[in-house]
Amino acid sequence: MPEIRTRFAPSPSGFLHIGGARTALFNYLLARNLGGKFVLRIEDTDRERSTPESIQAILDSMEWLELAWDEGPFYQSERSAEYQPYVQRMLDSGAAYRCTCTPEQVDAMRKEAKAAGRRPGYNGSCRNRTDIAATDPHVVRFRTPDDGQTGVKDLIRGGVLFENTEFDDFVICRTDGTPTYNFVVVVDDAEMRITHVVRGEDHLSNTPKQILMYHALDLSVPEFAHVPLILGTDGSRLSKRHGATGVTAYRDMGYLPDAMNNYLARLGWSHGDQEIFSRAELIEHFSLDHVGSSAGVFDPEKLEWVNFQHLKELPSSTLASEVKPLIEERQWPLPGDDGWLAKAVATVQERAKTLVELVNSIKYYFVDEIEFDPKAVAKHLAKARPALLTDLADQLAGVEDWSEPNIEDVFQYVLTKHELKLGKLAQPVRVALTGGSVSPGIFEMAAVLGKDRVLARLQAAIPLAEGTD
RNA sequence: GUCCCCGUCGUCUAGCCUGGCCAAGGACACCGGCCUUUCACGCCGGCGACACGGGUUCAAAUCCCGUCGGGGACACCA
Repeated sequence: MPEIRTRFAPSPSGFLHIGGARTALFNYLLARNLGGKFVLRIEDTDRERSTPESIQAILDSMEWLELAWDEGPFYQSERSAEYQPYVQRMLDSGAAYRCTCTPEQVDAMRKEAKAAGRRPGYNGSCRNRTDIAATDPHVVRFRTPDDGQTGVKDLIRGGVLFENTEFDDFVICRTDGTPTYNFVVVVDDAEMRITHVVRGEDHLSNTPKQILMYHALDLSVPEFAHVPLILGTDGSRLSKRHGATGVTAYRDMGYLPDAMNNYLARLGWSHGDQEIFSRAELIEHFSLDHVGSSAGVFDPEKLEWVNFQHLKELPSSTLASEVKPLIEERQWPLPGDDGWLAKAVATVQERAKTLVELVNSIKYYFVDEIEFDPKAVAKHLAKARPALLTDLADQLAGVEDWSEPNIEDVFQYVLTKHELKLGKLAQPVRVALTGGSVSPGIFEMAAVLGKDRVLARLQAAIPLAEGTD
């Protein structure tokens, strides 16, 4: 059995969107699962639309998702010399012919066909001409069969039959000499010895044309698998108006690459009831057999949940290193070493769905100028008796070993002394230490904050306490 | 318009190929409860689907036909 080879072949006319990322992922997973190779090829034959920025965006996205390719990236724009011999071969064998019809003329044919209720297309007027010289301005068209059918064997949806009369003689080489997509993709996939072409369903109707060319060129036809498209919430194809569709936008929003891969894989593919997969599990279990054939709706809420599942399984030291750049970005001081940071992030590890959300929720660990939430102050701090907080601060000051259990002991002591329930003390203290009424557990938070800062914040808050009962 | 693909809870899906184990399972979201120092987490429970109509069969989500609905393709774009 020959080596399994898959490929991802995006056209660089924008960022890598969700759908493209999933196609890349499926190709990557299939290759890894089968022990094959994954090739990256940039389809930039359209010079007008292809931009260096797009290429970079695609590369960045793939790197972020850690979809490592084994070969490439190959650029079609650099391979034009490769294609000419194939065009010549088809010209020589009569599989293709020269055509001098102008785009305007072809356009008219299309309108005419449409008006007559036929599929719009070229009418073949240059098919049998022999008077066109290679030097005349012309395109090269592929001569499609006048009858018969072409079947596509698709690994996801089975056999699909197309009537050859459905196809007009399409252009494989433009007037300027550059080859077009449907032709180039055949040559490239053949030359790169791709065994499995996994791509979006929007390519399904191109496939029979390509198969016809494989035959005309006497090349072996690869396996095809057309994965269903990803839709927006309203059921139409995912686009900008559905919100963020570029993969890197999710990186910037604080999603983990493995979470993104997990979510994307599960959108259209399944392995029983399992929802959460590590990269290794994805590779181990992925197979085209379990890729569904119906389109799926992209659900940001589920993505969020998947991200949360991955986030909470991260070792706190790893989480800390993910979070560190975000802290620097915000120019917050780091009052401790990496070990301290790990402890700090551990307190909110199960309280945030994204890295960004997580970082933004713990500004008080870094910045000593507390931003008080007026409502929280009014509701909790202002109602506390100054004596209570003073008492707590005094007791806390005497703690030698600043640890969670010791802090808790002090709280218990003060609570008993004042005959109060924890809530009556914890909430005012929470506001004093963080400025708000929401935070991790009061003891663990205080432990992370450190004795000096806790005492300082308590002292600073006492004037705000105006309770009398 | 023509051709192609698709159709299980709001969403992602299991089941469909190889009919009976399905009075259709899991997950997200939503609702309620428990836990509780806040917020979360967690746990328990609830809501909720085989698009429709025929047919085949002792038996159909599963097989066949039709209808309807959604999507895609018909470029000197990819």
